[in-house]
Amino acid sequence: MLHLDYRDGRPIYEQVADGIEQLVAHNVLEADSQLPSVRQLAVELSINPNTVQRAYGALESKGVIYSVKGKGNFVSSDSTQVRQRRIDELHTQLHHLVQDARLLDVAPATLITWIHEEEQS
Amino acid sequence: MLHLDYRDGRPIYEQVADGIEQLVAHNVLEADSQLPSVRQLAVELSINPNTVQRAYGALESKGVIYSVKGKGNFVSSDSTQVRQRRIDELHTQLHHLVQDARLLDVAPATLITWIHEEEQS
Amino acid sequence: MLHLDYRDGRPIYEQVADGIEQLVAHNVLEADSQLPSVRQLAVELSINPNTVQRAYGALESKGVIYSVKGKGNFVSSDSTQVRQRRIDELHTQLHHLVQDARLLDVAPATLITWIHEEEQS
Amino acid sequence: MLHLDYRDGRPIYEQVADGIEQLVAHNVLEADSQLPSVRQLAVELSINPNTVQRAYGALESKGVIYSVKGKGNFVSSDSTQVRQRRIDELHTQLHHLVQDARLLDVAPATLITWIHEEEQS
DNA sequence: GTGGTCTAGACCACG
DNA sequence: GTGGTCTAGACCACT
Repeated sequence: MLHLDYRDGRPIYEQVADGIEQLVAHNVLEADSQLPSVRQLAVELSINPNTVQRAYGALESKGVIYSVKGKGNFVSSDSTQVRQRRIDELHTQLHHLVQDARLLDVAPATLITWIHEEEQS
Repeated sequence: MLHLDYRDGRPIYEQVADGIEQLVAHNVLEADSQLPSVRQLAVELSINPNTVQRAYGALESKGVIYSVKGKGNFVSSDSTQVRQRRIDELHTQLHHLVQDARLLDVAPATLITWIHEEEQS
Repeated sequence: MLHLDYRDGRPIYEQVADGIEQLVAHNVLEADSQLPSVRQLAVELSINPNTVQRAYGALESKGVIYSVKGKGNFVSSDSTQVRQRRIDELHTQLHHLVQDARLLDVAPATLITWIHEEEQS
Repeated sequence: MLHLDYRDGRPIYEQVADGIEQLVAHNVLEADSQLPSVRQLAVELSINPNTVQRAYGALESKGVIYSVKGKGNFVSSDSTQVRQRRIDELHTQLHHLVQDARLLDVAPATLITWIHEEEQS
């Protein structure tokens, strides 16, 4: 389900949160569907329940999921908003990438060529 | 010369190393030219010499610069290679970005549109 | 009759209790009238009878309702008192709000303006 | 400096975070000034460093403060934004209060009267 | 059973 | 010294 990489510098809880957010953004996890319990996911991933809790907490404060005490964690209903936010992030990343390219004297046209190559492969 | 941003989450030594690498990639610092001494740069940037040393160390292990004991640190001769490596990184980043976009049902054409918008602004 | 929101962070039993207290305060439920049985309300709201029981218990200790063993739960006779208590709470809340506004250099006049805006919308 | 209430249902880390946010909003803590270290504040308040860390983390993700590894935590520069957000919260609270009042047949005019009474006292 | 908070103690990265 | 992450284990509130 989720892939953890301990060599990756990013903290575990962030990898968990990002992984789940992706699943939500791509509608693999549908709105209002229940997520695995904190303890269960902790066992599955062989990590501490506290770490899962932290990931869930981060997602909740981001509005990606909501939690009900005594019942569990659920996917937030307006996943559209989540998708939009991720698209905005994409836009920002591309912005930085174009800036970096400029500094290296790589024309935007070159970047576009690369994208076309992606499409063919 | 170099711009440090303490609010940016990135560690100082990384900002220093990246800044120097950019200067090398753009040939602002020419091959075999001498870099400022660890202590001098530390004073200029008002940071700890340890931090500068660490940045230089990172650059050396990356092949961007080389150090001569008792003399100082110098820009590696094949700076074209440095530039090429950074361009490759750019290519890889763009690759991941296009993949992420696909997963979000954002067509490559949309990305190209965004790039065009960059050019105009 | 009662509206439950699972996404709302507040516990279910509290939402149930508050909902009933509001109905009492607005005289929708008259004094000494009988409330639905624990089991019946649980079925209606599709929640656990324990949760309803807890809500009723909270209301009883607050004096909003009283329970007769073997007969059921009933609205407390002096519902005016309930309403008055809720109005007092409102007064207290407004007091704190004005205090907080002062600390933020927001004049009471501004608050009054906001209230007028409410009336128009 | 900060007041903790263990009887209050709110979690400790939230009380700490809110307290600091208030100090920032009221300019008691100026922009870019350094906050007490995690360990130091933990000792002062007689709580676990982890709890302080959590409070600081929440404030950082809210943009109230920023942290520099190995240096400390600092007040975010644009405290204007923090103040504005708190004012927005105030507005929302007042909105809910007016709604609740309406349900209790308490006219907005009454609320305004209460505010005037505040001013005189 | 569920989520949520807190403590204690350890380890790492940064300066 | 600083912040940041993770584990282990306990306790509470809710269903």
